[in-house]
Amino acid sequence: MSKSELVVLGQDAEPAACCSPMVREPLDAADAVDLARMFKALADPVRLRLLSLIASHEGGEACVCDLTGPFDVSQPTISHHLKVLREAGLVGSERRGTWVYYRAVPGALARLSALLAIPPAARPGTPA
Amino acid sequence: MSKSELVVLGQDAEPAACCSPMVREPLDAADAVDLARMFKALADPVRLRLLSLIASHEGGEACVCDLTGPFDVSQPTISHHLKVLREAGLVGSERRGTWVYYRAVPGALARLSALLAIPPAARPGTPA
DNA sequence: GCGTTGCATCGACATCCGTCAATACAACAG
DNA sequence: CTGTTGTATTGACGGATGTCGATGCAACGC
Repeated sequence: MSKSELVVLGQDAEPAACCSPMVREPLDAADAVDLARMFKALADPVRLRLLSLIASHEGGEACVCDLTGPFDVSQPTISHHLKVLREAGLVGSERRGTWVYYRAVPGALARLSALLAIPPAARPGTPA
Repeated sequence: MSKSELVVLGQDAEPAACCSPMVREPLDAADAVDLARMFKALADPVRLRLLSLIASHEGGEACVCDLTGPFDVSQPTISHHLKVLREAGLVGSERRGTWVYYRAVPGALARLSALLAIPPAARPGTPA
C-alpha cells in the first residue's frame, strides 16, 4: 500500500450524475443497488459513529488510533467497519508510516443527502 | 385497523431534535442506533425503489396495488418490505376499504438528509 | 353467509453480517 | 535482522435478513 488511497477532490462533481431527490422520480434498479450498498454501510450504529467521528474530526481526518478507543468493540471490529465504509466509498484512507488516516468523502455524503432531500418548492408527489 | 396510520403533518418539526450534519459533531450512541435503523430500512434495493415509487407517486401516495407490479419479487415480499419501511418510520399507511395506501414521511427523509448534508460554509472538519 | 379480491403474516430456508481471538502484514527504531 | 507498535485479515460463530409458498385477515359485493 504505497500509493495513497485518499480520494482526490472533485467528487463533488459526481452527485448530479445519479441522485436528484427520490421524491421526484422513481429510482432505477441499477442506481438502487449502488445506493443500497452505501446505505447498508451506514446501517450499523458503530459505523455511523465512526463516520461522524472521522468527518467531524479536527483537520477533517482521523487516525485509526483515534477511533479504536471510543467504542466497546475490539480493534479488528473497528478495522472491519472501516473497511466496509471504505468499500462503500464513504471514506478514504491514507497510510503515513505506521499510522493510517481516514477521511470522509464529501461527495458521497452529498449524493445521499441530495437523494433524500425534500425539494423546497414541492412536497412528495406534488408536481414541481 | 380501523384507525388511520397515516402520519399527521408536523413531522417537519422533528428533524432539528436530532440531526445536524454528522460532519459537524460526533453522533451519540443512542442517536446512532435510531438512525442506523432507518438506514437499514434503506439498505435494500427493492425497499429503496419502493420508497421512491411511493414518494414520487402522483398525489404523494401509492396503493400497494401500484407497488406489487414493478418488481421481480412476490407480493408477500413487497408487504414485508413495506412493513420494514413503516416500522422504520419512513412511510405511513392508510387503509381505504380493500386498498392500502402508503405515503412517505417527509420529516424522516429530511432528518436523514440533514444528517448527511455538508454544511455550505464549512467542509468536513473545518471549524465553522 | 359465501365467494372474491387485496394485503399482511407465518414458517422455513439460504444467505448475509457483526463480533471476536488469533494471526498476518506494514512500518519503524535500534 | 529483531523487536515493537499499529492496523488489516482470517476463520468461526451466533444472530439477522430477504425470499417464497401457504395461509390468515380485512373489506366488499351479492
